[in-house]
Amino acid sequence: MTTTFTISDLAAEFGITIRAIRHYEDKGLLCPRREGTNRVFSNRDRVRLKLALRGKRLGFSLAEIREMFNLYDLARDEQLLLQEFLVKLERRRLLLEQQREDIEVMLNEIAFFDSQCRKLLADKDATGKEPANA
Amino acid sequence: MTTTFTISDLAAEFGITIRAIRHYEDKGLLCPRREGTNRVFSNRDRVRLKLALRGKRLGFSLAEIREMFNLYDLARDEQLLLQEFLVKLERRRLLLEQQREDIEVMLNEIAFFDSQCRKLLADKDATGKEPANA
DNA sequence: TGCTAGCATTACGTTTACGTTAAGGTTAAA
DNA sequence: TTTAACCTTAACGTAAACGTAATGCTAGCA
Repeated sequence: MTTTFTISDLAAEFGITIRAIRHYEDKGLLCPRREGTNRVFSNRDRVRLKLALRGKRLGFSLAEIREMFNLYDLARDEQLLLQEFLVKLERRRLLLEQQREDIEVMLNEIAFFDSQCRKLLADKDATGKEPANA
Repeated sequence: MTTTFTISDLAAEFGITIRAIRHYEDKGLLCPRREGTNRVFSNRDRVRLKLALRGKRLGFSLAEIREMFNLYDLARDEQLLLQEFLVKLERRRLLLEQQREDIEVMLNEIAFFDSQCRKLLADKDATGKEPANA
């Protein structure tokens, strides 16, 4: 059993447009088979798309995502200088950890604002039921 | 004592171009004082710039960052519908938690590739010292 | 006095990531 | 048979985030 997908299958599943998927193919992120002129996406394509969208959510460009794919493929083929690959992995790791830190900071800020708001709302509720100058 | 900064001070400190800072002002992220025609940045401006860059690292657009600033200001002035603010905070929180999850996944992948590479390198080292067909 | 450094504005150029027609081929139901 | 729902390529449009001139003011200094 080999599952395949049409372009609109994937578009629907991931909540993106058909145009976007075609664009990702243009940029070398996907390379679906063809049946006649129509694209036929494999499970591997689906996984790639998923990875690409994850990369996008983290602010990576399509070019960067593509480079990552290439690196992974090359690493799998053992045709790349492994040392070089390790260096690139390390770079990406540092970036991600910076992002993780950024996220923690922002989540803390949000929590702070949230609690402040709830306090204000509670106050308003209270003064709303009592006379205003209590 | 009130610290102030020139545009190139901030550019140097944050490793960005002067042009970028001016652009952020155009987009309403910063509003430095003027002395004659020259911009004079306060500590508040500096903090805003820092926040903006953090937002950028997480992939937010300048417009989104600006909206966050506006929300914060409004919240401080208590002139916003607090409920609405809470909803927006919650949205952003969900996004950030999605990103956090994405980061964890990618870091795990990186760790995996890293260990694979190191294994391969160790093997190569070993076979490099012994005859190739060992 | 003329040069250099640092600031400014205006405005056009560029890259990225698609959106949006336009124009058409294929298949299936009405 | 025509209408609808899929798919295709080609190509122009657009918003964002600056880069990159081009031009000009001003202050210090050899």
